[in-house]
Amino acid sequence: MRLAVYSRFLENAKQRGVVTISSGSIAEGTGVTPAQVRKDLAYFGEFGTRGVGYNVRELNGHVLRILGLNHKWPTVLVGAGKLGSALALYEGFLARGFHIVGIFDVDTDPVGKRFGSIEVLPVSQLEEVISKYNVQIGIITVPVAAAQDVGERLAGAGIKAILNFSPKVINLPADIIVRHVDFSLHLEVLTFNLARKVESKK
Amino acid sequence: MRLAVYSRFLENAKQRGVVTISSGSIAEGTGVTPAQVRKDLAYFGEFGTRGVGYNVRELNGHVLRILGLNHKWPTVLVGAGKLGSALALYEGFLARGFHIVGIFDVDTDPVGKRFGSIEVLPVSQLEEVISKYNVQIGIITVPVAAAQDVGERLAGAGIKAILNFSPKVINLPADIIVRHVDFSLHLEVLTFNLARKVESKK
DNA sequence: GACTGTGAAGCCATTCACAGCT
DNA sequence: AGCTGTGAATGGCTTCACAGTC
Repeated sequence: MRLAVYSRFLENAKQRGVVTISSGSIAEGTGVTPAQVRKDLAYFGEFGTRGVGYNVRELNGHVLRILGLNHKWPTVLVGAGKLGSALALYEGFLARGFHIVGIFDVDTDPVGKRFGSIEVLPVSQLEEVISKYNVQIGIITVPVAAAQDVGERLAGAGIKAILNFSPKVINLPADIIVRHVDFSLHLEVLTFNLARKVESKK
Repeated sequence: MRLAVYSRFLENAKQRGVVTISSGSIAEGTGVTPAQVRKDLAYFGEFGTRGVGYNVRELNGHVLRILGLNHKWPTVLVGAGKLGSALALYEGFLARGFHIVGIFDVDTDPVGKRFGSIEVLPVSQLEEVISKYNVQIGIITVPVAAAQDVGERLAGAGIKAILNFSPKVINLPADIIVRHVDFSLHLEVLTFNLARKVESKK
């Protein structure tokens, strides 16, 4: 979603001390057209001043609110393998308001380990933690075989949105928002484009 | 890209012993419409048989070739931190033909460590390895501050496509294909949708 | 003069619906 | 009858261009 990209750019501009910014600058910094930026923003309200531009601080506030980032999001992570632990320590999440309140694993092996300030718990405590912190977001980093089960369990425990890193599409009721991150897929888009390029040179 | 998704599904169907498959089945398994599937495939050639469907094995072969996955892709990875090492050990890459031939780090600390069969090398050897294996793909998992530099260095060494995991957009010449994977961004799409949902219920 | 907000036009991707093959 | 390949229709997103505001 482009709004999230704008927000990143605005955050950066704010830190650089920029007070007012035009749709043109935002466009340049995020790789879209000025008209696009204006349309996107105007859809949610009139945030700018004609002849002047947008107030960076103010606009970012609006965008964050639209993105639902005006408050913290407690999050659980299932799968304390290599990828899971990398994500558990990923500072980017915290910076954008995502607080991992529980890391879980089916395996008893990683249970008890600590990643940052939180400990890996057995999945048996999943429902308890979700309910205690009123968690709505879950991250899945378990092996393919366990992904569907974990997804269902999260849905059953009241999770509303899932970010799935296992290389398997999971099927859940339509009211659960699922996003799928497949690393190989990203690389395949690259090779597809590389292959096309060679092709077009013939 | 949808073709990559189809390929995943076909791979799976092949393993289940399916010989012939219809656009409808592919559509169902990948969450698109049958017409979409046919349009996508027909664009590259006539792979199916009217009245019958597509031969799974044959079609997957075509799709893999279109995706440029009919041969191995040597790949380098820069940044041997938590995420880098998780990716270095990610089996999914190998399964799709991506062979990591070098892991690099600016820091001398992780240099010498082994991830799977390969050793972490100092960045000073980056150009040498890229040239030796004729590498075209690079993966960046370094901290924000170093991302742009590493990108330029990869581009300078002849890399043609980059998968960037640092939460910073990097600017490179237009002929370098860059894809950006930002984990927080994915979560933000989830919160945006969650926020919208609550909104629409009012 | 600079820059936003927005109706209208243009463009591209998706879907429809059917002819054509097996 | 079953299913693909594809022109035509549709719908949605993007760009244009300009009126409105500072």
